[in-house]
Amino acid sequence: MPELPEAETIARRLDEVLSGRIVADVTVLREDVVAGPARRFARAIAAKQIQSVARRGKNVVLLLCDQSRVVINLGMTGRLFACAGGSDSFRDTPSAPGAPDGFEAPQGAKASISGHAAVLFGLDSGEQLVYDDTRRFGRLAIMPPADWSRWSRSLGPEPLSPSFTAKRLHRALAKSRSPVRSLLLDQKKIAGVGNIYAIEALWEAEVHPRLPGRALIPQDVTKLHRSLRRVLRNAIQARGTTLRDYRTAEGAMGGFGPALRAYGRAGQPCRRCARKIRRVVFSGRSAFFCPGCQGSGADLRGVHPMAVRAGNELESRNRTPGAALL
DNA sequence: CATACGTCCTGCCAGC
DNA sequence: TGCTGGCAGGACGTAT
Repeated sequence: MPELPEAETIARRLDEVLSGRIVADVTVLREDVVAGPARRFARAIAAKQIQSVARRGKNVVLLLCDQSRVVINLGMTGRLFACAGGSDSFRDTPSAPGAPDGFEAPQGAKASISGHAAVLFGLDSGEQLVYDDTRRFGRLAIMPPADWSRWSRSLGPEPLSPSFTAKRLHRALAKSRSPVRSLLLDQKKIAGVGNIYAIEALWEAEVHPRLPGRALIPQDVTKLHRSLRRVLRNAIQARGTTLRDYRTAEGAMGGFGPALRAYGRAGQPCRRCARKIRRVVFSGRSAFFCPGCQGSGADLRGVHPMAVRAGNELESRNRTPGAALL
């Protein structure tokens, strides 16, 4: 699940590798990952120089020489990497839907092209930038400056920017009855936070994920603000979290897995108080928390007791997504 | 308006 | 052993 740290890791590397390169040609292999007609997408990018690669929220953003941008949302399983081999080797590989996956990469290859390659950007250097996406939840969009600015303004603040203050976090949470975890996932409120880092920040701040936003007291908000930033910074330093699919642009796994304190740790002891981490499902997503230091759920301020019970009944004892890979 | 829920998509794994 | 069904989730669309 590429979130802010994963997108940041990929963008930093691609900025080093792609800045100054000219996109010679664009091949859309899976039309559904591209916003709008594939031909229009390809034509808008072809023959343009990449000025830089950056990030906005969970999105990797290629800035082109005409100031238009390629905005890439990696969804669940999207990968971006530069591939040394020419495009011919790939085109010989069948990749029709339902067909067997592409060839095995040679041992030692930095990153392999799979049968799920969705978009190929041929570069003037002879290399190619590959967008690969098993589940095709990701999206690539070309945005002229006006579209970009409108889109970017529709997102919340960058949690690592100086303008993201505790006061701003308070404003994002204060009026809502929704669980604080759901609010942290809302990209219009804060850009770039996904389930993993929301859960980790809440554990760090000792705040229950189901607590309604407006039930957080000022001390909670201050702690949550600090822990959110700390967790994201640390995860960037570790080059992100690989549960299963995420890879850096170099094809490496993220190193933050062992640092996870709550996510995927149901049944394991809390690193603060040794009580068992619990898993509950609400809003269609897993939440992990320590009933000792984040509250059992029975004492949630402002949550109807029936709602708490309903949520806890959905607890799973043994199955923890991605746990085997952590 | 705020909130909740279904949908997309494939790979994986538990269970039969 | 091989098959099936449930589950994972980011963002968006629709419903309440």
